[in-house]
Amino acid sequence: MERDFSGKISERIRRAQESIRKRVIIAPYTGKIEFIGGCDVAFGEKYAYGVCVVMKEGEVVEEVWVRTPIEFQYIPGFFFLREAKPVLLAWRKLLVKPDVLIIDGHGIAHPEGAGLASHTGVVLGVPVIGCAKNLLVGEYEPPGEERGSWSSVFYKGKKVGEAVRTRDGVKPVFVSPGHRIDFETSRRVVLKTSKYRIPEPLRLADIEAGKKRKIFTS
DNA sequence: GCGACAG
DNA sequence: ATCTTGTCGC
Repeated sequence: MERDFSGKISERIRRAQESIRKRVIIAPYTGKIEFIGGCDVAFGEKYAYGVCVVMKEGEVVEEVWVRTPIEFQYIPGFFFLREAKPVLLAWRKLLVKPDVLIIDGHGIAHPEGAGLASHTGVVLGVPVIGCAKNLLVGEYEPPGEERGSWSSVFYKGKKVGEAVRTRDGVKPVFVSPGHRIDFETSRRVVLKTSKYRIPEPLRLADIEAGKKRKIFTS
């Protein structure tokens, strides 16, 4: 998983990232929102464990997981290099494809306008919402303390996401559309599926990924 | 040059 | 992300 990110390799990756950015579509979502998915990845020494959880009306209807070798180290802004593969492989195993997918990371709230959620959405061609615990770029005014409050996140003069309070008095999550969805719908899906700070599909995927890692680690 | 920096 | 137990507080 060791690798150097300089010279040609870096440029090649930047071009790939730019290619994705150009294909990102941020538009009103008009389809149904019946099945909502969450995907997260846990990392061990040498392997990454990807998990996808699909829920409907608050209940888990399907859960799949994969284990794949870690190929890249983590680099801010290039998160997709490390996490995209596990996510895509897990998605491939789903029998029930969710109407919308929530991913841990940013969508367009990214230096190049295309974070992991955008990459995933473009590659899969489905609606994807980015939901991160921390900001990568941009500024915002703290939203109200009550669950449901939110404020916009701006970057270079443009709105790229929202800080959404999913629990009273708890640090907000940063939501940004990844692909084929809008701010409003992204926020509503996140709030609708949040029992705790993190949207349930994502929270459960995170927990399960951790368990899979532990099984192969100990 | 210094600090920031999804997970 | 991961290394790690208990603990303070709603």
